[in-house]
Amino acid sequence: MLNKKFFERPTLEVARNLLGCCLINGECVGKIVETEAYLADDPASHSFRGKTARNAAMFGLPGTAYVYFVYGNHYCFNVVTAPEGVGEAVLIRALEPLKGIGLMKKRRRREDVLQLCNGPGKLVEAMDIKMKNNGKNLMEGSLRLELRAVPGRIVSCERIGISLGKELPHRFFINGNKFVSKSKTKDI
DNA sequence: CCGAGGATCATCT
DNA sequence: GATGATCCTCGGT
Repeated sequence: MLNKKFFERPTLEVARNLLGCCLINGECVGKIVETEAYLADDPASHSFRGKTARNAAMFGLPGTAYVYFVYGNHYCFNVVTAPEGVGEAVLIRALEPLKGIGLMKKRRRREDVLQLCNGPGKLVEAMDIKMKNNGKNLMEGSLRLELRAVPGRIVSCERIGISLGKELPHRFFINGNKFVSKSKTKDI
């Protein structure tokens, strides 16, 4: 179980430290292998233009979930990081499935284990994360985070799928991990 | 392997 | 009316 101290550091550092942590929901468990940081002064961040009904959870206590709906089809899952009111979060972009893989396959309607959680919308579907999880504390409860294992070598690069702030190297992943999204990513 | 295009809707201009 | 922190299918190479 993660504690408050885990989040008492800069968001970019938390984004790195979340790699190797486990996300748990019911019988399903996945190891975080890819993250992206979104800072308060970052034009790509939902919090950039201030608090609204949609992004309110992002301004909540560190360690809470920020879930939002995008592209008419998908949800994305973030972990709030900065102190309350600041508006920073880490987008969870990929998991390595560890437990409950059969259930993940059913929810995703796919058999290929590599395709279950290798993208932000995919892992939300596989882990059955819903809007009702928005604003909930991830240090306790049914959807929660567990402390990191040794994650291997971490590398960073530009973020994916955004138009603003592209140049910022705020994407982090475990080098060589097969479950990272955009698997063509070269080993560095 | 890669790129283009469609699905689909809440939010903002 | 346009856009978006995405995913999937299809067609070309």
